[in-house]
Amino acid sequence: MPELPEVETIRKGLEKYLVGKKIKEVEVRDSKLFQGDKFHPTGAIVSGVRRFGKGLVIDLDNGYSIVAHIKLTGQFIYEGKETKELVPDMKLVAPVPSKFTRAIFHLEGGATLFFNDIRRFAWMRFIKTTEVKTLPFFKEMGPEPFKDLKFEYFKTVLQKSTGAIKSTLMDQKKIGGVGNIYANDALNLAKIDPKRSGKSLNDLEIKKLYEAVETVLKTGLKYGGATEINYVNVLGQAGKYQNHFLAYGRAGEKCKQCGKGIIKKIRIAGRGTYFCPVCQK
DNA sequence: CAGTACGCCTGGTAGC
DNA sequence: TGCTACCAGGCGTACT
Repeated sequence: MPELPEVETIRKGLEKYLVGKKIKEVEVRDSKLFQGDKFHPTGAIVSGVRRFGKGLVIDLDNGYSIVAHIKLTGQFIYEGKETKELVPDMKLVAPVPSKFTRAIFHLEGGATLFFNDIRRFAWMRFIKTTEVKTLPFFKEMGPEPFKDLKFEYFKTVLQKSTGAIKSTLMDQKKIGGVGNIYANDALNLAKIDPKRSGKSLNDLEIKKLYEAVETVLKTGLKYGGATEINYVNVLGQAGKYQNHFLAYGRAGEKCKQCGKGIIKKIRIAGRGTYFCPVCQK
């Protein structure tokens, strides 16, 4: 699922290809996408692309921003002179525009940014840049790894949590950016049972988990994210982290940590959860 | 308040 | 181009 590493990979791509380019026109094909916001960035130039947790913010030079959350199946696909020779993974990206294309950003110089979304869970907003941080999604989001998620805060949050530690890791109000894949893998790397509560963890376990979260996210970034369903980068290419999963999606396979246990799949709070019954205590 | 269940969506797949 | 039921899940909302 698109989580911090996947969204960051998209952010880098958008930054590389959009910054300095003028948006000539925006074609909104799915009225649900912008949730009623009127869209008038005509003539605005992209000044920067930011990420908050799993959210993206494309800043424009006219005081407005395009905010986007790609949820499960959103895809930003850029096509321009400089990317013409690159071929997207056709299994994941239908020729754009396709029936899944929800918006088309026509850029100066004949370049185009397509936004596809199969399940239509994704949303975008077109609001003043100064209002971005007032959106509930950003306002209520907790600190995120590599930015402001400090160990002391992490420890305090866990010591107050009575629910499954895996759900705590995925709670965006507590920690920003971690989703199902990386929560599963971090717990496997730290050898902690996902069903345990945060407050049941001792100091050493909390430390190991804190480090494991950063390690799996870093590995995800290194491989350009994980393509589990429809995630692709802005050139339409799949990520590679799915070939390096520790626990996620590996039910029935041998645990990479202990080499003994067989990864088992259960459900925690309605989400598929993968862990090693032998070494994750 | 904290934790949990459900709805939003639709392509893919297992089973008949 | 068989048809149906179910699964995947980030996050907002409602509920306990």
